[in-house]
Amino acid sequence: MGSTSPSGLELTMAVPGLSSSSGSEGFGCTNNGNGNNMRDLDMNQPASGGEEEEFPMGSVEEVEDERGGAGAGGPHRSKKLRLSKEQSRLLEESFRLNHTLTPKQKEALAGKLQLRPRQVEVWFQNRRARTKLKQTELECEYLKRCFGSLTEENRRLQREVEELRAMRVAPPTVLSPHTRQPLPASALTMCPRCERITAATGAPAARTPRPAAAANPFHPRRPSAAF
DNA sequence: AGAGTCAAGCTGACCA
DNA sequence: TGGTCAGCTTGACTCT
Repeated sequence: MGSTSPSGLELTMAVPGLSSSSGSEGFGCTNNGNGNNMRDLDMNQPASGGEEEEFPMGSVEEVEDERGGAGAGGPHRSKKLRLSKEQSRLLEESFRLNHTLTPKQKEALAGKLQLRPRQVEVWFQNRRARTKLKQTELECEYLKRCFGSLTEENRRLQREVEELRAMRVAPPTVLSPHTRQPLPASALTMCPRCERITAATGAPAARTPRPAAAANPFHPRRPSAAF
């Protein structure tokens, strides 16, 4: 796409030599379309021909100054823009307020930071991407934990099912709710859905000390699941 | 040396 | 149709 030029703003702010003849994103210099353009001729380049740098914050010298002079790399000159601490701080601050910018806000911020609007725009795009990535990572962690606990619960329930199945092999001992005496097998019935055994009368059976406090003897009301 | 970070380029989708 | 966005990629630079 090539969002740059038509604003005219760039032309007024542009580094001499960039005066973007093409409207394309890369400030001139792209070689035909394969994306592998030798980029930049970028905004970081000190003005060719020794003119005054229009974007001092992005200049190599400034960057090196801020990092305590040439950093670890010795006297070689960086081609990459590094935003100053102050620029980053201001950008972060406005990002906190708004994750997107209106064109007006962008212009204003760019002016304030002595950057081109395009740079502000790119910064916000990248910042949103980073935020989203971080969020995705957090969600991933959360889902992993959920998976762990659900797996554990699944195992537990499987064990319980096995136990219940094992109990069913032997003739079940179900006590009459009235006499508390063992009921004959002929007096028992089983819920077809959950295979729970109960007295044929519909009265809650007392096979195990389960609380039998429900209208439906097969499916007593459960506490609602809370996740 | 290789991994990580980050500004910036490219592309396609979307919308007014 | 132009502007903006997300997603992906590149390349300079830093860190371990």
